Amino acid sequence: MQLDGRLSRMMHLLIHMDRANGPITSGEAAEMLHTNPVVIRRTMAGLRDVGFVRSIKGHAGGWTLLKPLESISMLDVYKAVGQPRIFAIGLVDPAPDCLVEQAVNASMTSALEKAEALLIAQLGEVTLAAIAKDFDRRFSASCANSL
Amino acid sequence: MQLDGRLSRMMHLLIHMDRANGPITSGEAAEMLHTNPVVIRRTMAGLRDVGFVRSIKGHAGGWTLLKPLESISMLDVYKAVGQPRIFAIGLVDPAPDCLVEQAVNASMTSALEKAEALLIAQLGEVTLAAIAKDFDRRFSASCANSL
DNA sequence: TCATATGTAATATATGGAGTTACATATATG
DNA sequence: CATATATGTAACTCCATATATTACATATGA
Repeated sequence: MQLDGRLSRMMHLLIHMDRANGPITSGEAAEMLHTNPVVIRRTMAGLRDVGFVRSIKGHAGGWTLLKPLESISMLDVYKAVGQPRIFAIGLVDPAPDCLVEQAVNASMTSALEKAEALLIAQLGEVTLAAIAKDFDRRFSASCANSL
Repeated sequence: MQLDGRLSRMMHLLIHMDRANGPITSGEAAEMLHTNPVVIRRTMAGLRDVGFVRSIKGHAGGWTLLKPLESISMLDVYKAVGQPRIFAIGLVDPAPDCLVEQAVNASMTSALEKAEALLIAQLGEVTLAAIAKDFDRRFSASCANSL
């Protein structure tokens, strides 16, 4: 399986949009994320559906952020992009006849569910505003370094 | 991505091997796991390398469990099958130039690492013996049901 | 009207586990 | 020693899915 980067990608883009004045086109966004305009539109569709962004067609169109970064958590973005599958490992058969396999599944599921719950909790605790603030720190630091 | 079932599969098989008297061939194991003998050999190679099982070629050959289930944790099996990638989601670029993406990566990595640490801890706490014991409970229960 | 955007379908690409075939090698058994 | 039976492994194919790309329909401001 290839890695699913939709959550990372959209967080990245939303912070850029917050920094921009005026709409950002799919083409501009694609350059920022080193990808393709269609990938942007496809993935942003989920964010538009939940009201985080708006898209406008035609001249002077593009994408606009509708909500403050303070109000958007990593978890919100995760949900908006369709709650991609979290784990690359898992059960071979979710409902096996073999009782041994059922016992194995129970242990695996228990471990995975606990890890998933912690991840979801972590995602819920961090807002995009906090990440943007971290960016500001990194930006200041990089300026200081270049003196 | 397709799901990686090597950990589940090998736990399943090791418990069956503990219940068997005498070696189990790759063909018999493949039937138990509803898969292919080559998949068995390929995946069991890692368990053999760390000394959990032994393989004997030729007549009356097959696979034998060398260690008690009490001494093998889920984590041991996870490591033996090559520590497969845990997450299906992740960073687009682990070392981006963009400072915004760096900040996003830092937050994603932090969340994923905490979840991974919990999962590893969970896997380390459960032995195959505990899972076998759970199987025994399920087996008793299924017998009781069929009365 | 036309240049510029998004919306979306269709297709190609890349990745990696799993499935399968083929064959080399090792080993009891007669 | 010949043979049936195992493992060991290389070399495929298959499959799922995110991503990349092309193509074209649709909408909109100048």
